Amino acid sequence: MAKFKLDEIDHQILDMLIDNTRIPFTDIAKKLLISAGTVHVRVKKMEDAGIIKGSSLKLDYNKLGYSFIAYVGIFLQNTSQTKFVLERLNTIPYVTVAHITTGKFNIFCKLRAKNTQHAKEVIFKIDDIDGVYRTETMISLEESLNDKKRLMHDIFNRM
Amino acid sequence: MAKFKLDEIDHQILDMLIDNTRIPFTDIAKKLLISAGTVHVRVKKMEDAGIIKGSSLKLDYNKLGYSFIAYVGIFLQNTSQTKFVLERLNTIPYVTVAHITTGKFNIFCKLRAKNTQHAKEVIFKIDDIDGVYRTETMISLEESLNDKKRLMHDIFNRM
DNA sequence: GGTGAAACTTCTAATAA
DNA sequence: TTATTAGAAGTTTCACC
Repeated sequence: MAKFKLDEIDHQILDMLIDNTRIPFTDIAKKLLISAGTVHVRVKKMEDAGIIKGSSLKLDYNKLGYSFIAYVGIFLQNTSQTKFVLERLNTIPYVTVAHITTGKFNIFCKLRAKNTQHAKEVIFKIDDIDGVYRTETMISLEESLNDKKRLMHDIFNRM
Repeated sequence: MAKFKLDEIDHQILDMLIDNTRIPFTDIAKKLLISAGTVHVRVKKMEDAGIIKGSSLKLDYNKLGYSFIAYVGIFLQNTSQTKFVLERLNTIPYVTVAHITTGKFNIFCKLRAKNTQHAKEVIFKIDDIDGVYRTETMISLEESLNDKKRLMHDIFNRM
């Protein structure tokens, strides 16, 4: 796989699409003083290179009734069970991310649940997975997301 | 703010847009046997209700040279410093999410860095924030994201 | 590489049901 | 609320720089 090098135009295109994936290519073209065809070709190239993996909606989970966030650290009986436990975690829809980690825990995951009662059920479900020795839960009282653009600007050396 | 109730059509529209925000409304319309105008009106309603907060790209951060992920638990000298420290964390682009948590740590955040050397610098920067007493780092050896659709299907009682 | 224009597709808002 | 429709707008391709 040849290393794909993004230039300033690519960066600016990404920058606009990160904010709004449905922004018309013609708008991007106007702002960057290039043609819509060029925007199209460059986006396609970044997709083909796998840099753009896709697009998704930002949803308000609170409004959808899922306002409970927690992190759960998992201790395994044996690290050989890691893969199996990860697979089982991925079948629980309320587990949004799972990591194999160094340090205290063997596995570390993030939960999104309806409320404390619901979270309890999910944590019990995790405790019940074969190979899970015990878990430790941290409840999020407030989540603050950093703007993706900050990281992108850093990546592009534009901070 | 009146409670906004989504019906099955709304769910299916979200379902398709979660996978690809640029899917033409005419395609959605065809699949759901409704008109493109209806899709348009419903999406607009969900945007107005704040359920759809926006859209963004899924990027391959590994390909962009940021393949290091870690979680950092922060102990504060005093909880009154929480807000200040959170604000400072949000100025570090490599801190992608921060939470105020119950349990062991006062604040808990996620890092995305270039490599271990770079992560070290970021962690030192966190340690240097006024009010931070000490930190504890967990390095992610492997991240596994659960499909957003799983949670949505659960929200819509379709599992 | 990029452009500009043509052909095609999609969006959107007004109207009608 | 939803469907239809038609003009406006956007996308994509391609011959040519």
